[in-house]
Amino acid sequence: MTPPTTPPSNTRAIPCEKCPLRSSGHFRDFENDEELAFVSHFKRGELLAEARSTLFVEGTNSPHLYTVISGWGFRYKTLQDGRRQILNYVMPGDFVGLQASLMREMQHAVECLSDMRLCLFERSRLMELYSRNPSLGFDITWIAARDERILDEHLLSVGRRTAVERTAYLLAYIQARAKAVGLFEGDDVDITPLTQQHLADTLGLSLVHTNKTLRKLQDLKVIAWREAGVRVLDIDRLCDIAGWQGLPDEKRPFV
Amino acid sequence: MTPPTTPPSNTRAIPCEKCPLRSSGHFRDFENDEELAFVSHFKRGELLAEARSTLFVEGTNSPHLYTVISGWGFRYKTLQDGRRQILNYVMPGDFVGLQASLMREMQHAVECLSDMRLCLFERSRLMELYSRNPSLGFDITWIAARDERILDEHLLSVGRRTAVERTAYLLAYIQARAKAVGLFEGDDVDITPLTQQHLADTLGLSLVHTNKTLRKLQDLKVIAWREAGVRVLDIDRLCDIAGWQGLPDEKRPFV
DNA sequence: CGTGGAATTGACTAAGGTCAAAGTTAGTGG
DNA sequence: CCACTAACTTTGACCTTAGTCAATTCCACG
Repeated sequence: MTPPTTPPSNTRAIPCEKCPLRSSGHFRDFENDEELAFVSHFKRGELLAEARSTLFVEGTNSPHLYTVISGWGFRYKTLQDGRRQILNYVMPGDFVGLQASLMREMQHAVECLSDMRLCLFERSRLMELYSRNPSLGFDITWIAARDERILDEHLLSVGRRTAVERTAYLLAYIQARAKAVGLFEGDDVDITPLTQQHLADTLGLSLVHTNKTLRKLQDLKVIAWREAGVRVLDIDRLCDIAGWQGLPDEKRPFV
Repeated sequence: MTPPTTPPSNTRAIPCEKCPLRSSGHFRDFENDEELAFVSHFKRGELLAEARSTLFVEGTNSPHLYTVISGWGFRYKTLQDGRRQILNYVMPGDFVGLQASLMREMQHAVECLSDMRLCLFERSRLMELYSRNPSLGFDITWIAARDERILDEHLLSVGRRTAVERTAYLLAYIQARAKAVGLFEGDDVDITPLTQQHLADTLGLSLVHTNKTLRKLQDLKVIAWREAGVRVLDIDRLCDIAGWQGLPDEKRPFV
């Protein structure tokens, strides 16, 4: 529950023209200069949050909306007695805080895994974005629909896949998403900040059982659990075990 | 897998002015005549689908988008070997087929529980809606964000709640949603077309265990399983068992 | 070294799944 | 009105998966 901190900063906000998401090649760039100009005008600053800090607290509201520029984190919900369910991971290009913007308040929390850089917008101006640049509004809907599709798959996983299938799916999923935005260097997932407890809370399994399930996958030689994270040795096999097709690889928009 | 059928019809499409969703009092009506006019222009017809028919098949695409006018159904995904996970229920005011409109194809199927009447739009004109009437576009995003929030809660449920809590949540959820749109007459859920198999596939439990769990809830006198569905005897207690706050009761938009 | 947060493991328990059989109910056709 | 089905619901017996508890081991770090 460490509050988000804005580091002392020798850091300066990145102008949208130079937004790393544009040049990464993983996203569909703005359609035209007008869109770029509009987003520039919409952007109000940046948030630099440290690993382990909490970006949003469940049940609160926030006047801000963010697009993740770099780093990653996760969204989760908890039951009164502390049981926690991780809902999804947020990675570069993801929109954070849309729910809080549209509904009264956020029904989930968001926590950073690594240091994160986020592009900050004011939610009060969201409607303006829709009016002045409808195609950006359309893109936001697109992003929301994509998040929903991912949740569908998670729900299928937690509801119907066995522990091994589910774990295989989760690792494949994280690997695929991270790779799609170039989150980690190299080919293997540098899952570093993620503990087995995180995986367990995502999978809906206990910590102990998660550990034993990971071992099974290691014995099958499809992953290797390392000092600094998991190495995915055989993504195809992993998808195969999970019965998962992987992510569609289309360029996606961001705002 | 019965294909959707369009009954012979003594039925005529309802003009938007007389849309029952407007007069039901459960939704926020159009802001002004312009919106109404635009939606009218956007509407391309109606689909009357019979109970048990499949509206969308997993993995296919469709040129149409729908708003549910009456009746209800459910969205689901399946694994290769047939294991099925029901993701959510669609009820009046819900948008169906947005994913297929934005992504290449629908990753889930939709099946009717009761006869349904749906308002039909063409997905090729969706962008036009955003451009010509941004606030309707905004509403669609709102609806998508709401769906996502519901999925978050389901995921928490399936991942972390016990069988009894989960079942209590599900029944409370269906009751609350149905009530919020006046789906059933009277106070108790006329869950008629829904079998325990449906509940099981939603809960991520086996049929047998679902049955035993329902019995526990009956023994607690919070529900009663009847010929024609479940009667929710004590919604507060149900929410309490589930540790669920219920749905926010704000008027919601529809398109 | 000493500490604290992960990761591991083994032993035991419990929640939930599988199987099989029987009871209900609504619908069909005679 | 009555047998006959088919689809659901219920139950009991037994099995498997996953959870709980309690140590232990590993490391990174001060």
